Amino acid sequence: MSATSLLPEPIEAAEATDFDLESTLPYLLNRAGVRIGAAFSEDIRRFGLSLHQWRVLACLSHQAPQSITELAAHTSIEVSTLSRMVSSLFDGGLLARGRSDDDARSVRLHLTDEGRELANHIIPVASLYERIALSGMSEDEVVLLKALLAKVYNNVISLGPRIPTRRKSSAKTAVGHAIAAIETIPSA
Amino acid sequence: MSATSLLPEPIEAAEATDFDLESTLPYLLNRAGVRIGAAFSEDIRRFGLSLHQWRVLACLSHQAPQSITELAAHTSIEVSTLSRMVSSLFDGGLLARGRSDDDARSVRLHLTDEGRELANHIIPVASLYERIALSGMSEDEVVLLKALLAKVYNNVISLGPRIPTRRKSSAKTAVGHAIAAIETIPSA
DNA sequence: AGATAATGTTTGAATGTGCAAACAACTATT
DNA sequence: AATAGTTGTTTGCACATTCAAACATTATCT
Repeated sequence: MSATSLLPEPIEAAEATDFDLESTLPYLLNRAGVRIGAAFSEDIRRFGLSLHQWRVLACLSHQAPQSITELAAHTSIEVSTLSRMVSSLFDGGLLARGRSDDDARSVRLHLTDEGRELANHIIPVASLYERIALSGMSEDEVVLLKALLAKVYNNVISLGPRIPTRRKSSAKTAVGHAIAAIETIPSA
Repeated sequence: MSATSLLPEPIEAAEATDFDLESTLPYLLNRAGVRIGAAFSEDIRRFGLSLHQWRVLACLSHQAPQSITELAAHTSIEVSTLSRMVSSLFDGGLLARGRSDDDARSVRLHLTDEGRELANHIIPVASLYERIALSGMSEDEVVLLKALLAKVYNNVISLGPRIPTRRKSSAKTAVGHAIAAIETIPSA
């Protein structure tokens, strides 16, 4: 404990000590996301839905039918998680599933009337939280913020083969990915 | 699929059908955050650390000593999660804990030499991912993005008493919070 | 001081999540 | 058409996370 302020130690700790987690992009992102998610999630618990379940409903409300894989791409939720969640939503009568005609593996998911009605009830709540989160910003700032978030996503999407596909023979590590990616960066 | 362009159905589905999850702020936030986190997390697995564990180390590296409650406030991780994580990090010899002199409940946490060294090893990696995520943006855009993320956080922080405190007698629901919050919003 | 409430932390139990393997159905190659 | 490889989905399992309750200590109120 004495190392904090008592000892001199100007050596060896060159750039490391002044690293501030809280001014870091991943952390700022996570913090805001967690916070919004927690508040909204707590709110819609009265509808009996979790945040992920809501996203599935919202996604199907916007476009249907969709397969589990498509839902995974649109919601950034793992397919295995989605598989179980779809089952529970199906049991709750919120969505229906059938197999595709031309591909017997693929599941075609769409909302039931009940599911659509529930989604329509929650959509205004989601909009409310969106307005709260963005309050005090100009229209331009909102547009820019969303565009920059999309850019961040695109900058990172090539790194880990995380959500979308299953890794086959790619023995390449994430470090390798990162190094490969950094080489194509214009700035520094 | 027919509902999108073929059928008229101008009735009853007034504003609901055109809700696009993927242009929503919470989703954009979550998507980018999850993606960065997954890539970075996969990278630092070689150090034997999870994302949350890294955040604790980084946070203690920046400021020490801290209590579990303080760490929760700074990292947006639940105290119960932190409690167990601190134990495992302690077992791994990365941090030390002692009780405060003036408050025997509070735990004073700080990094060991080993923990600090490990943090100093990972900091460059974190910086690398930060650069990757922000690549292609101007300095002004980066500053603005971070500022807007901070603003979003501040806009939402008053909503749910989620992370920081335990709810005592506040029977007020999150909806109540939201309604109270929306009333103070200048726009809309 | 004694009782009551509040705060910091830990722990039990239920649930959620991610990874890997298993399965099922399809595609391509021969 | 048989075989091998791919893709969509499900499931087993280990681990992480959450909520609530328990505990220990401190603050407050009378």
